[in-house]
Amino acid sequence: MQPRAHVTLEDVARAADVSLATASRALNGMRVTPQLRDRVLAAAEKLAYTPNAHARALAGASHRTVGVICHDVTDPYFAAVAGGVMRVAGANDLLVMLASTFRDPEREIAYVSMLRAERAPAILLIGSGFEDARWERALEAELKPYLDGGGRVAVVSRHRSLKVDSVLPENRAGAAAMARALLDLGHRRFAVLSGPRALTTVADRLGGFREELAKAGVGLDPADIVEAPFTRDGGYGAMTELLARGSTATCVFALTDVMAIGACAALRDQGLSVPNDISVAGFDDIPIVRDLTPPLTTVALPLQSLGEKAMELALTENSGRRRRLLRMGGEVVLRGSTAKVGS
Amino acid sequence: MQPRAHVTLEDVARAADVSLATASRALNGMRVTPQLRDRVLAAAEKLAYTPNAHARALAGASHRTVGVICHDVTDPYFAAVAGGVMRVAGANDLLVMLASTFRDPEREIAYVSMLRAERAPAILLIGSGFEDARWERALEAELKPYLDGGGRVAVVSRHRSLKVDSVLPENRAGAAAMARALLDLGHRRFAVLSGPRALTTVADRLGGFREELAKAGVGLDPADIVEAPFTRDGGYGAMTELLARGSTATCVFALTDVMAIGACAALRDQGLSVPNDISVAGFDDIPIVRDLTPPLTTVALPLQSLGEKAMELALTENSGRRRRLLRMGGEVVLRGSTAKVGS
DNA sequence: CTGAAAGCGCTTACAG
DNA sequence: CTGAAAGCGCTTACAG
Repeated sequence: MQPRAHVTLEDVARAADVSLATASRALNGMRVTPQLRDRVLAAAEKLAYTPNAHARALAGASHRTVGVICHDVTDPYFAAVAGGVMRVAGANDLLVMLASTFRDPEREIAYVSMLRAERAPAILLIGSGFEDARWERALEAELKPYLDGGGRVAVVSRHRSLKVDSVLPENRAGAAAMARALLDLGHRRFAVLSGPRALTTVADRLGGFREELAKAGVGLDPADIVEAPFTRDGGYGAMTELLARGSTATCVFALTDVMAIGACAALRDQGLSVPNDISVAGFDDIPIVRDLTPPLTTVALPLQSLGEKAMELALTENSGRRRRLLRMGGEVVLRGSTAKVGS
Repeated sequence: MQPRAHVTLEDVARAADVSLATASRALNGMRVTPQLRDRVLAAAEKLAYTPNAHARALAGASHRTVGVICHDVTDPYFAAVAGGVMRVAGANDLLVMLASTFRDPEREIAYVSMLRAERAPAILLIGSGFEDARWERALEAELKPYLDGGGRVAVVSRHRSLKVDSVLPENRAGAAAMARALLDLGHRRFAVLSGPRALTTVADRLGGFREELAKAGVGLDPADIVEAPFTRDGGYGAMTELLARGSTATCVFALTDVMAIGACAALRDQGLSVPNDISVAGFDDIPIVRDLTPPLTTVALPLQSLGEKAMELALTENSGRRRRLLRMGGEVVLRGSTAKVGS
């Protein structure tokens, strides 16, 4: 049996013995004599008719599919933010096209281009921008015509030069608060497990942390900063490297919880105890860290809200000319992975 | 500044001083005199032209956006499977529309309908079906015309009556293998933290486990089976309930790792030690369970492959008439959360 | 309220 | 190889 062609509005109109226009109106809930309306609805039902979204979009009806681009759905941080996005999207009867760039900048540009072709009414960029001028220009070149065409864009996390509505986790302040909290515990010698320097998030968190330490007269030895991918395995490798370097830090600050989880695994594998031998702190407060042993000290970000707010920004008309910035604070949560020095 | 209309192929053709047809061909890599081709490409570049995907789809070109419906992106199980789907999709230049039903059957149907309207060339259903005749009929009513129209459908996990290509984790055999492994450790009194009975996955895992125990002459007291949502908090609540009932089980089998994580948290909060006071086992082997303390004994499923295979099934022509079934085995991995009885 | 018709932006036979 | 034209399946002024 060869696949039949799709049932079209015309089939429905014919079956109901009305014009195309009337069928369209009846299906879209516009004013139509009840009798005709019933005939149309019955015919549509019987034929299992589904309107062709492309024809609809082409003909000018608004398209209900928004685009979301994140680095990696598999990462609990992005999963949580995406969850927030989808909650709001679902509540607004919107379908979400979710793309994973797997942290490839080229692919990010390609996805924006595809979403633009899809005429998505909104595009959300979830995740830190890259501090790379070439990439920024290419991204802007895609986004500019999209915005000019009436597209809406919102981002979560800082993008240096993008003039779009943004939800900004307070990375800098959060990292500074964490520095203070750790200093209060008596630590004076720190190590940092960092992600790729090109990410704005890395610059902000590392900068905020370092600066606050400096205020207390505590320096950060370059040898105590290890750069690795923003993944569990990246954290594992970085921690292993740090130990190999013979670091004397009493406390390790991982720039994300996911890296902290890897770091803890590495310490365990080396027979070291957290927090007795060394304290570990993370950033984000992804759901799982509460259930680790010991539970992780971290900077808690309202992850789901980040996504919800971004979707709301994109959905809501920006009356003013200027971009809207929504700062979302983080809060230090001290848990079992960090201990007082000397206790 | 009012949003200008989108740049269209016609604009490009005019700028390049060629016909619409030639512009279209040049952009699509069909044979065109190099000179004309260059003019078209240059014009497109200058105007930041992006083809309208809707017009393209309407005009008959194939649409490169596939649909994926899962229960909850936020759940590490689905995140891992979705990751596999996206990897294959990305490699094939496909965009993924990912929808989260948040476990609402109604919403699942609604999403299939939307994806059908989008004329997605393929729809993937990730996650267990519901054993609910009304729901099954409604889903089939959506899927049938889609399939007849040439749509491709693949599912991960068992759907009772859906005649579509399927990737089937061997839930039954995996649970049976787990039962054997736990019996081998000397356990004779078990409890099960179960998800909603209406899910086929629950029926299979619980059935396989119970049956294997029965072969060894070990029964499962109904009071030792607690049903709760398939979430971390569901597992926490179920474990708490089990303790309140005064269960004497020496080993708890949670039907998913996510529930097992909640169970471990509940035990910890009650001051009980895993595995000294009680053993805990899960199912799925989501990435995080390796990093728990103690690491979780579980049935390891190749989560990413599940997604990859499903996407591949949907992408690859089904030459035969019949549905293809791809069974993917699970393997018991004994870790620290289970102990020998009496040791 | 209803219908005939134009138009959305492409692709693709069909001629040339 | 190139171009004029039809057609994809809708929506929406425009008449009536």
